[in-house]
Amino acid sequence: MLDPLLLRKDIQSVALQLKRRGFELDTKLFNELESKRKTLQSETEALQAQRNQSAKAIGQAKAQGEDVQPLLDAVANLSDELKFKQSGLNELQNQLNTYMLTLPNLPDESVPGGKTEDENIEISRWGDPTSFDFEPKDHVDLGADLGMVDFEVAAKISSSRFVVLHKDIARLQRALGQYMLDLHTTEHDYDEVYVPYLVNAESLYGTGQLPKFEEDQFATRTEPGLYLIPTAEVPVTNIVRDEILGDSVLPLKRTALTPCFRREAGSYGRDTRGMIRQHQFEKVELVQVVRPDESWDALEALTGHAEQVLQNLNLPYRKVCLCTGDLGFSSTKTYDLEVWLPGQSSYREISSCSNFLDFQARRLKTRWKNPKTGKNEFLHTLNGSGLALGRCLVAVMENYQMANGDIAIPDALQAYMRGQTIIKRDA
RNA sequence: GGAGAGAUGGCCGAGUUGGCUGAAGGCGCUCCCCUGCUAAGGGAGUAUAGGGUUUAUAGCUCUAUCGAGGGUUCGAAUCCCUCUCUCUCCGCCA
Repeated sequence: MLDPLLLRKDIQSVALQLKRRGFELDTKLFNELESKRKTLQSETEALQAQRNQSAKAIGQAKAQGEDVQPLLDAVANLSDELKFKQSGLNELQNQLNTYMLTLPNLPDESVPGGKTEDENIEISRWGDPTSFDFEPKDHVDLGADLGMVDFEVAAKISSSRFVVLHKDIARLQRALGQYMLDLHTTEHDYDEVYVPYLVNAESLYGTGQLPKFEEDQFATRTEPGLYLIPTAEVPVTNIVRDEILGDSVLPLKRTALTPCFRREAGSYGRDTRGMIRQHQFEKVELVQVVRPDESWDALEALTGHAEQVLQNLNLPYRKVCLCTGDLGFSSTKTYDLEVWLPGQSSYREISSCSNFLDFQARRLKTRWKNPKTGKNEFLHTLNGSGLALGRCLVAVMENYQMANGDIAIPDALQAYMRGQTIIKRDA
């Protein structure tokens, strides 16, 4: 959520910044609601003050045994009037609040302008696209040939955009997850957490998936409704919802391996082949909750932690800075890491690392007691994938494939595969 | 799933014949004083959010908040209703 004070004070500048990411702020609507709110709130509170005063007077008069009837008559219709104003005010505030919740974060000045992902800026490349002395296959064919990746049976037991993995490929995915968690907890100083995979609506409001992206979520039908998490970001970040943190626990760095569930409602024609875009996938998530003046450094560091995984697996990738039009709803700046996929001859997103500044913290009411000011202030939150396991599995299969269709196991993972070095067809 | 108990400020804990109770008391914390160390003692302060005023801060002022939401009433931490969560016992289960 944006700072309401900022909207009241300098709505034009907010509108200008939002326009950069293609969002039209209805300044007229906001100003109208806001000025109505102002007068209505003042009137309501004046009436409340009046009510409080007379109630007090009645109490005192009664204590002294005086006749209170005249006083009662004087406030006879006050309560009705108050009720009327109050319900009007409540409605208006709900309206205003709902509107505020639909406003995306302001893009940082350093974020390049642009409309689509084509205008994202490449920051750096690591490694060269893997070269083969044969025609490389994509992971779908590789998986089918190995007999370990089955989309048809997944469609039977669930629907499209699911997969069943067998034997060494299933195990390789598990190895990837274990490896990443161990790397982040031992080398990058994250604390591992295990979290619920079903969350309530409040949590989704907190991190920004609701109210705008309801159609992207899987929801249960029970009452109250719970949602399948679209990313571990939701439960991990919401741990600090409604909390005031002490300075000594900061920065908070947490990592979790969870499945992620996405309806992919708006992407019907896209990535229908293979494991790139699934309704269910595993992901190791990195979350940081930091002091406000540390978040920019933290973004660079966190992105580096995700990059380290790719480097250790020797997977070629590039780092891009998302342009304003491609930026996620809650983010002020995002780096994507795109891994090289020989099967598609292209770089594909495998990690997305974002700084949210206080946008989420304001929704979450996550604050700290700033020792310098002695006041409660909003913290900054960040997160990034470190990494998406499904896509990482794809990347390993395609980059490590051999001419005969076997797949070499990256050195870093062999310890997690009991020393196995190759995945063979008849495993 | 059944039966019962409970939810008050950073923590503990008063307060249910409704009326200066935003809320006693204690602990903790901050500042000051005293004490040559340690221990102890004395004093003061110590919730959050929002509105108005202000260039802004401070200040001043108003409002809200005793799990959440509604109701009764001139007036609710106290009475009524609904919900959520926690605890105990039983059942069931991994």
